[in-house]
Amino acid sequence: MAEGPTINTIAERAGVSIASVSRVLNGLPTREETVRRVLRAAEDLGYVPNSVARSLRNRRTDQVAFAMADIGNPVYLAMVREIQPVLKAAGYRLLLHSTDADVADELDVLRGLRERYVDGLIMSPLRGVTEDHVAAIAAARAPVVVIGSVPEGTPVDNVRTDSRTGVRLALDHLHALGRRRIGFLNGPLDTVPGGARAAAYREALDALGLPYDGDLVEVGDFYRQDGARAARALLGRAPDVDALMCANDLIALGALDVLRRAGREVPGDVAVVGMDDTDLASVAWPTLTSVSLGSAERGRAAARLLLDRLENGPREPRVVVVEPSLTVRASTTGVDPE
Amino acid sequence: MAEGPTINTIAERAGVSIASVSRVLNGLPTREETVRRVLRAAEDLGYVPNSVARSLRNRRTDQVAFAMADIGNPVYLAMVREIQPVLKAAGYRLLLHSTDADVADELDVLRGLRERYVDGLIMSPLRGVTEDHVAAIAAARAPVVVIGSVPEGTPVDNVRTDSRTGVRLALDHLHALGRRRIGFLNGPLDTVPGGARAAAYREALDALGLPYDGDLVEVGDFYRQDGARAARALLGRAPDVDALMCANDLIALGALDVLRRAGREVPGDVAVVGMDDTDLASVAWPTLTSVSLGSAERGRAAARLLLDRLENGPREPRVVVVEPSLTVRASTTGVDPE
DNA sequence: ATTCCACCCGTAAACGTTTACAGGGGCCCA
DNA sequence: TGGGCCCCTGTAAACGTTTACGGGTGGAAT
Repeated sequence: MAEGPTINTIAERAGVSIASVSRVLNGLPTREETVRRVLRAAEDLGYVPNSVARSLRNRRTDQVAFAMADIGNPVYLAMVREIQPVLKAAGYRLLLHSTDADVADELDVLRGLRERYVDGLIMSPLRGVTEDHVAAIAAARAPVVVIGSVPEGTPVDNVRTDSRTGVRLALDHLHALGRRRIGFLNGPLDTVPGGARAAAYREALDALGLPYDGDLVEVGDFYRQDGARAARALLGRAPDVDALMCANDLIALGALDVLRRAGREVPGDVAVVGMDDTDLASVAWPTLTSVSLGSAERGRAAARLLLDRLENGPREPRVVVVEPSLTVRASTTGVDPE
Repeated sequence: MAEGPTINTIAERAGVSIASVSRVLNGLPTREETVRRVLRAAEDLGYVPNSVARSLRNRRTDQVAFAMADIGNPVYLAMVREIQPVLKAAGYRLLLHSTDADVADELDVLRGLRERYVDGLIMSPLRGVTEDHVAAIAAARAPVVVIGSVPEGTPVDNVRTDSRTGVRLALDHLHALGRRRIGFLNGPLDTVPGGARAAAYREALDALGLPYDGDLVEVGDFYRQDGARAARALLGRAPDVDALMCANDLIALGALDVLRRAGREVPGDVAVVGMDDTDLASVAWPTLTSVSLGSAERGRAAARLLLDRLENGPREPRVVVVEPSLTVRASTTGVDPE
């Protein structure tokens, strides 16, 4: 692999200094004749500036990273899909980190910021922002935006949703449909979504005047087979359940599988509600009523916050809250929206 | 933002030269005492090496890019999911480019290689490798792996599948089930998959002794609503169709929607086969028989080829062919595999 | 006591840019 | 003709590393 041309090569060929070359290439005022000579030489040589050298000098890489738990999860996918074009339009490249929901990995990513290979980071820590996170963010010297909740007062841009309201919307909907034995298939309690949704479920029951029944609650991981497992367990323990609230769409899909095999009609016997309103919800059968937590919107908001910090420098941390909404489909009403 | 410590800071504090600092940090043989002093100072200062400076000096960035048409497509998602861990394990970061199936954008990415912000590239050009691509790859001076077919003799590592055989598998299956009026919902003909699958369809019909009937073929884009549109058109023109071969799973999902609304039983009246065997296939209802083109495997193979080139230097271009297989589900047999 | 070698370590150059600073040339005006 | 100013351009330093090269020190061998 022969070496490519540098500004030195151009300077030689054009018979000018490297300073002039740089000036021309950056559009700084220069004599017409010099401009022509330099551009000509650059063209002839097929010159492309070395981005690493430029980064070193300019102290910016024009790269931004997004760290998520798992690219396989459609929620993160929706975020990436929104983040990418926003950053691209602003001239940034996107780096992807999949942390496998591993806290140590997340911290590695944060510490990695100090290597300065990116100008900023968007991250979505599944198990919450610990003191270690906060310390690492402070030490990072690069803007960070967190998607998900952060402890009160943490000095970091933050995009969150209100899953409490989200669960509430779902339970109100089920209650209005006459359901009274509403089960809950949750994810791990030590994750932020899991914890929040557990609390929200109890609250919503309270508000509706329904009793809390431990038999109606099952905890597993956030994947489809976990949902299936949880649904089986719950059905065995509480056969009279008439609705299932699921902590995400994947869990709901697993539950649908189990209900189908068990010969329970959906929504006739058991209504099912998912959460995140991913693409899968409209593919499932029956199509899945799901609480939308605005993943796409959260992604876009995060990207915007980060860009703002990158372009306008430090400022007070900001919080953006995205309101949840309920997308009603056949798994609760039996009717598919057009 | 105060400046972080550099090897100069450490050298000063430890009372040694920057050369010694570098040697210690890179584990080159050094006197015990010096090692201790340097490590102590580095620790105290919370030193982290600047990756940009290191890249400039070492002429490598430890970054690799993956350029795909659209992150929204589950096929690419499956690839990313495989590529990421392989690269990560080898110490590379992953950059993502979504080119929106835009050839100009793809060429930009290739040309971008000359800026040297990555050490290598995996790309999956939707509309095929043109002469411009070949030229850009040659000029790139960085290893490139192409997923998808390339013109004979193009000097580039290449991972492909045999969609011809894939289509053949599907049509054989449908034929064995007694279907004789097999429609085809294809993607754009100017894309590589679209073109290849069109040819494969005719070939497979020939092999089965079935006549080719233009009324049974519809072309649209690769998304769900395109599949729906195409299915509607085809059903209108050829109501006696008894099977639908779809050029990918998204198209198949659209077709399923239309069939359901039209009151056609699947597979009773019309059997449906998708292609790519994405996660969606097992979520759909009825679950979708689909030709697996080994997306995950292709991703992994591409990552391995690239790593090999990165670590062992230039060599003859290699081609890896991934064999397709058929995953049979309810949309053709009416029976769900366990 | 001299020579040689081994071992450490420091100096300086290099990677490819950008940019502060100053020098040189031309022009205008006095 | 000389002074001042402006415009253009070149020199050199800086960004933070890695590494070739050579110098210095100390001990062993002669």
